[in-house]
Amino acid sequence: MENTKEKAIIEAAKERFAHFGFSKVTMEEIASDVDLGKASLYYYFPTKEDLFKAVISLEQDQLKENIELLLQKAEPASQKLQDYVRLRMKFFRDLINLGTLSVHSYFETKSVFKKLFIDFEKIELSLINEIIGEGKKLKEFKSELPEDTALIFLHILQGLRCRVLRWAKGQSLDIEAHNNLQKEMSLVTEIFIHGIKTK
Amino acid sequence: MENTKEKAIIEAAKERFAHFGFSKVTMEEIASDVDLGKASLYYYFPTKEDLFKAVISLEQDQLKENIELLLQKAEPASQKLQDYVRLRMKFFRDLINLGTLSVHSYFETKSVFKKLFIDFEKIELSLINEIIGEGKKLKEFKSELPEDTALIFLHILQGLRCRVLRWAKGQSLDIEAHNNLQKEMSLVTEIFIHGIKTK
DNA sequence: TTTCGACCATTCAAGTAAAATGGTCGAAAA
DNA sequence: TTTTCGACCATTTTACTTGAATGGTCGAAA
Repeated sequence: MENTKEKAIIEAAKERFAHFGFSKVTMEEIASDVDLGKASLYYYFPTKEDLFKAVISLEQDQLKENIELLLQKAEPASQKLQDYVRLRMKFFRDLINLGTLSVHSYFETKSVFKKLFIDFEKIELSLINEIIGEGKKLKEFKSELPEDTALIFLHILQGLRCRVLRWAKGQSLDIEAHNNLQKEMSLVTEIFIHGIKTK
Repeated sequence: MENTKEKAIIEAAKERFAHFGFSKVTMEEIASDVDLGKASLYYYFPTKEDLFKAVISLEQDQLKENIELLLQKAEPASQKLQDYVRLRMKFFRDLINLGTLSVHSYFETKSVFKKLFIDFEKIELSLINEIIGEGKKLKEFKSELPEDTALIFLHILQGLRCRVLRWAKGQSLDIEAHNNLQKEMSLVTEIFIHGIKTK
């Protein structure tokens, strides 16, 4: 059962990457974490980048699963949007682990990994679209500019995080900043749904 | 009239900084632009950082003036918000000049200049508050969470820009990206005002 | 009041050599 | 066959050095 070992490697790699970032972790360190020789890692993962991608992909898959679970619940679409935002926050908190992932490693993301995030953006987009689409079908949301709304919403979420991270650059994102961001995203979602105009 | 010379220095510095960023410009270059010796610059500005601050401050003051002009127009508050977003975009386009300000210099912003942006954030905040406050007084906007709404709106704008800039890091922000950002901000403002919920 | 040449201390850039690291390969172990 | 690893290579990173560039000062002069 080789799957087990891969998982172990990914798990070890995840811990290391989360603490020190991509470039500060050596394959030898990860290997010794799972009691293997460095060369053996290359039996499972052709390159260091592929290992990193596997770490991220696993997390992303878990988020996707959780969201799909959420989609099946019997809630108003507006509530689902809020839940989605909360799940997404949790995703980053997991990825960034206990807030110890140096923000640097978030910005370290090179063009190699850009594709990974862009691909996942499409998945997120379709998930949000599903929520909003459902809201429209049930007459809960209006249907102006249907194709842009989901994109905008995602970009707002990405932007808010990016903005906070920018000022925290170099350090890690502490619990307080995280909670503030959570509150802010929640409120934004609220306004996004209801607007500020009367009537 | 020493004011004239200061303006000339600031203008020259602005051009240089806009093209090459803070650290890539020398005081000697700026000095020669205005036919002065390097030492003479230090008669007007105690440090290079102070000169840079003066450049930014001037731009910020101009934006503030323009917005205050906007506030006096007889328009619905929602229109004023849209106009505000447009002015703010223009501000960055001016600051970033013809799109030639390397994005790097935006992120280069060290803690020294952080205060400058934070101070201006307060000014922007009060301006947005004024718009939203007016909207409330005229029953155009609802008045839930009054004190947070303006802050959220500003953070959304900052976030959207930050997000775009992140992926453009290293290069400059081209006209197309700028136009897309403009459209996006405009649409966000629209949704911010009206929401997506029916009724 | 304003300008500047000469000067200093620090920072930055280019270069270099050694150590570290990603990655390969063939042999051996399981 | 599948999995592991020691030995090895090519490239990158690091630590360090050195000379030039740069921010900033000061006293004199215009």
